[in-house]
Amino acid sequence: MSDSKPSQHEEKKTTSLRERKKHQAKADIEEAALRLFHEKGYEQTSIQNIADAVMMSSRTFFRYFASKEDVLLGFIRKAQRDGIRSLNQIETTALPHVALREVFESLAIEYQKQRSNLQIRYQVAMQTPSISSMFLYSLLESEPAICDALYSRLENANVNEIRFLVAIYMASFRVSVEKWLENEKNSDLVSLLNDHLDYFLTMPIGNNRL
Amino acid sequence: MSDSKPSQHEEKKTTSLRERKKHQAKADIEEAALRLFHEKGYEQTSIQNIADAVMMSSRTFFRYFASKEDVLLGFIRKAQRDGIRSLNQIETTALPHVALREVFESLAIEYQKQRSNLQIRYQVAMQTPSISSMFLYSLLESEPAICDALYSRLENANVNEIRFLVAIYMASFRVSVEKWLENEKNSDLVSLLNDHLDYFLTMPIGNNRL
DNA sequence: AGTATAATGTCAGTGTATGACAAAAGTCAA
DNA sequence: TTGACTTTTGTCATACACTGACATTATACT
Repeated sequence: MSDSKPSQHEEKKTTSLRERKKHQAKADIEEAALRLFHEKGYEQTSIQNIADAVMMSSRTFFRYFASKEDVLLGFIRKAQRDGIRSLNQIETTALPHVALREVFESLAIEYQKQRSNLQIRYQVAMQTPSISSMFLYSLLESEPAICDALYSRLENANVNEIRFLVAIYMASFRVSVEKWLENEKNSDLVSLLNDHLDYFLTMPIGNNRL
Repeated sequence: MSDSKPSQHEEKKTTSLRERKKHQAKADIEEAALRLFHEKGYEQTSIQNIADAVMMSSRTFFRYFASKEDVLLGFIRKAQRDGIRSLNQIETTALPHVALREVFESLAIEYQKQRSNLQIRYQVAMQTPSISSMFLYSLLESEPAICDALYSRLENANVNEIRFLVAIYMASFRVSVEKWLENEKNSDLVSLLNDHLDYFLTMPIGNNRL
């Protein structure tokens, strides 16, 4: 505003001023929103509150995020999508169990990178039923995509078997993530997941019942 | 209104007129809502549309249902709750696998009773992302309750083990329900579930990998 | 019948979300 | 720097989901 002169040199780099501002605005919204959600609770925080905090109109909020929920969970969906990319690197000759182990391990690694970020979102989500459903959904919504990808890549794969196995692995992953986020001590999601999968794969089952 | 005279005899039976009217109103709302959801889609149907269809004010709608979503999924939550009641009949000496098998079998039986009703709700839910998340949640939200009940009833139970097992069984149940509702042919959820569980319990795993 | 009680309608208000259009800011070339 | 062009933002209007408050109507009870 009252600056002497705008210097039109230095960083032109890769992104334009416009791009940088957009990126910053989105980051600002997300930061303010998470802070407010954490302080006052998700439902107690209105879009207007968030917009006020970053000094923009509430209409502009919706130009950066599709919904209030998107601010909280869009990040998780992205992590989920990124993690699933590893599917394309799986050999078509791999066994379903090997492929699934790889998929969910890379997903776990992706999650691991964002622990604190995920944790605060998880905490907020768990305090609001309508949001915990969306959190759950953000984990499970990629299940069909994983099934499709596995089915198209693996030779001699059975659709129903794949679908069932993916659901089982997904459940293991979900419980691992929940435990991991609930307890500060559990810093290593990957080994937590592997423990679960190992346990699941070596369970002495089918004998001690019926 | 223009009736000659209200007869104050005949059916006094068990419920009062007031109770019967309330029950009828709720049933009317639910029926109209499901019909409209099916015809126009969930999001394309407003509360006002539903209220108009049963000739009441939209305010009254909310005296029977907590939300629009409640009309669609309250039924499922109820079935879920009813099915879980069987938990209390489990002996404290039962093995977790036996107990879980029983719990989910009785849940399946409860679902089975309401196939067509569940099917239309499932179809509507699947057409709307925000609602499919709630559908998913209505299945999974009872997971903690099952864990708690099992843990308190079974001797020598390990919390983490229970939690993990319940999640696995829940995933099997979910996939069974989905397959059951997707295909008209699959009329028997109980055997579908048992097939899945048997498959899961006898899987040749842990050997053919790593 | 008349009074108490419960259900319903009306009205006003909050919050989420979206379309339309005007105002402001960034971009680029002369 | 100016001026034209594009993108972003603000403002306004609107729709829908939901809630509280209060008046109105219908059932219940004696």
